Amino acid sequence: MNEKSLQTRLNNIQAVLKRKGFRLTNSRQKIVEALLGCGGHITADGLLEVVHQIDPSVGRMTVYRTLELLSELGLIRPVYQGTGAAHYILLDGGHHHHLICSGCDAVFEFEECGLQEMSKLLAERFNFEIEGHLVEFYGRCPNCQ
Amino acid sequence: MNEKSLQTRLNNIQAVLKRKGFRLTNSRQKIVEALLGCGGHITADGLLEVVHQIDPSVGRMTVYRTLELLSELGLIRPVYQGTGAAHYILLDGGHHHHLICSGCDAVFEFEECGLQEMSKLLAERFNFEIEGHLVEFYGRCPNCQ
DNA sequence: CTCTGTGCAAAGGATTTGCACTACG
DNA sequence: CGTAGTGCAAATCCTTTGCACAGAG
Repeated sequence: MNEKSLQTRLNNIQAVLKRKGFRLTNSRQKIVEALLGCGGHITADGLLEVVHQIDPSVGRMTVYRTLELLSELGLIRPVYQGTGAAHYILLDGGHHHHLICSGCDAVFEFEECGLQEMSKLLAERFNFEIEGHLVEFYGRCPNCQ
Repeated sequence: MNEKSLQTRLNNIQAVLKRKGFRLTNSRQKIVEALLGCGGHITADGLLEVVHQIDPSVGRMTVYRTLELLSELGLIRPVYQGTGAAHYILLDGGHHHHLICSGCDAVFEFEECGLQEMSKLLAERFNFEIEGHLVEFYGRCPNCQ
């Protein structure tokens, strides 16, 4: 996860937008950039703040709409994390993995790669065109046990 | 998933509540009963309606609070499904698996059992006490491709 | 030039507090 | 009996529309 790969991911997301016939506006670029820059764990409102640091002219609902658009394209996913507002997580690599503490809502990320077979299996069984997956483990962290 | 196992699960959830020092009130029993009865895929408001069919004296916020309590105990989990209100899913068996269409938001459930090892692995690596997990695959169903 | 996307403000829901009352243990 | 839990209503917060304008293709 260095500058280079961020740039690659940015280009990739923009390519998906273009391919599906959506316009590459300044606001969308800034929003995606901010989302990638903050690691992809953020609420809509939080993302708005980050975007404003880059470009204050982007409005709140453009952020909401862009997030919705990216969700439909399977690039991000809204999840509940703790209480309150929805958190969005990046799914552009095809998958994402969380370890969440049910006591303090801390989130740890990890890599794993045991689900590619499962993905194929499900694609066949349900005749689905699988875009990605999200895995979340719940438990109590050392401090909360 | 027959009557017997529903009863078992009900008892299990009540046992968890008791063990953690929470009271087994009439409202909570009715709410858990309704949640199990409807299969465990429902919004807070939807659940309220089901509960009211059993016992109209249960209030809306008791449902909200009970759902929050069950979430903290790791027995259920709120997820986004389509847009709008949060959906709660049962996690009392320790795990839950979804296949979601990003086009029409249809949800398919499936069983799998390849993550028990992963669970142990993570427990050791992060020193976590793992309670359960949720797996969601995203893609497009046959109708939406 | 045309049509998609944007931004503002105001509406629309969902979820959460404050407080007196009920009932579990 | 004491305290956790409940219920109502009002408040709060997140998110979504309606509509005129601006910018991408």
